[in-house]
Amino acid sequence: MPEPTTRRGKDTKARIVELAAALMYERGVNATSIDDILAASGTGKSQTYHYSSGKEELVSEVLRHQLGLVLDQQSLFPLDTWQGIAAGFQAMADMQQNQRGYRGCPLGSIAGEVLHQSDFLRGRTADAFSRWESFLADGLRTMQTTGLLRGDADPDALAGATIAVLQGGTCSPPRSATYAPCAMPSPWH
Amino acid sequence: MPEPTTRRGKDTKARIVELAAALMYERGVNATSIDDILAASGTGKSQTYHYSSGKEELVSEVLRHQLGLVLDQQSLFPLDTWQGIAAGFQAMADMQQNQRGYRGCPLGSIAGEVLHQSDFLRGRTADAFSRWESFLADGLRTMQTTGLLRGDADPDALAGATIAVLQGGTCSPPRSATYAPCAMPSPWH
DNA sequence: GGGGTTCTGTACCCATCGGTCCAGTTCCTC
DNA sequence: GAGGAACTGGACCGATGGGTACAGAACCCC
Repeated sequence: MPEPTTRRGKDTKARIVELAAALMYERGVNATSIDDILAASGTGKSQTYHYSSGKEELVSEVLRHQLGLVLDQQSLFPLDTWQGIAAGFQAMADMQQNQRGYRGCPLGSIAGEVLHQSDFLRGRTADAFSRWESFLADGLRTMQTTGLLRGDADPDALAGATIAVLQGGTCSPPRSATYAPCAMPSPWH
Repeated sequence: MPEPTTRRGKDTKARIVELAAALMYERGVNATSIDDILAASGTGKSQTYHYSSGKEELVSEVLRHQLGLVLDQQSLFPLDTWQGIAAGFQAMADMQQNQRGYRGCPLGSIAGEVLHQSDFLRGRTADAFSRWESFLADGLRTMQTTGLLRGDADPDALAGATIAVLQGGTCSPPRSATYAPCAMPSPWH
């Protein structure tokens, strides 16, 4: 609960969250025990409970961490041009295909697993997706002011649909042993 | 493992699978213990292990059950006409909105939770989605013979993309407390 | 450098859950 | 209706996992 104040404390907490995120993304949230995280991060049990009230809050930190990953990746592209949008999402698709073994969206796959578990976590997943959606909608709004997007379009609805399609393409179960994300007929040309 | 031969046995197994499916859809797979299922279905532990080798196989039966629900629902509509397709998927969306509390796709929400858990379950989820995909693709192929769909379209790719979009719209985390499925700009103008 | 705060290591607890066992009951078949 | 197979009930077990307690070490500030 209390944020760490010392350098050592900050490092420890960051290491715990980062390793927790990696393990949960790799094997799933429920298949990742606190002990697994401790072993991987080289910390003791008291650290985890010193920095978070329990596993639920730790998952919530992991969601925030994963949202950060997604937004950082998206920020590499100018999402207020059609070319930037195309390139940004193509990069996400490529990332899926290049990683060893199919994992799905770094945020969505974890979110989907904990959606049911509590009102608290459902709220946190909703928050994370809202922030992502706003991020995309902002780019679209800019495009309206620069004339790239029609003025009567609804940026929020478009952003929501975009994320939904992306989630469906990356997080819905693979159809074959190759685990490739669903091939979506491309709208670009 | 052995299929029940008597009437009573069939009833018992069906009851177990049905209740297991309902509970797992309602609260999530990992939040549903064997004991919960037994209590709800009014059976004893030996029945469960008499008809399945363990929880993993039970989940696999649940996946089959949920696929049956989805296909039954879709079968109510003529999926070899544009109107039938529109009506069928509108019905699924309506079902989402009408049920108390947001749950997602009856098949996809469960599949998404167990995808990570084992190669066995990943295979079974892939099978279930393949069968659904084939079901849609068959309708599209019929439409090619009747001239409703262009001959150079790829029914399998279209079916896959359709399911992906549906999953994204119903199973990606809700953005707000209303838990409504994502509003997708309708192609049916 | 001393004292209080922050942080760390580890042993321990207890609830839960998947799974086993076995004795007893019901059901089919001849 | 007798005998064997199919089915059922429930007590029991071991492992796992989340969470607690507490003493000791590192750190920061005066």
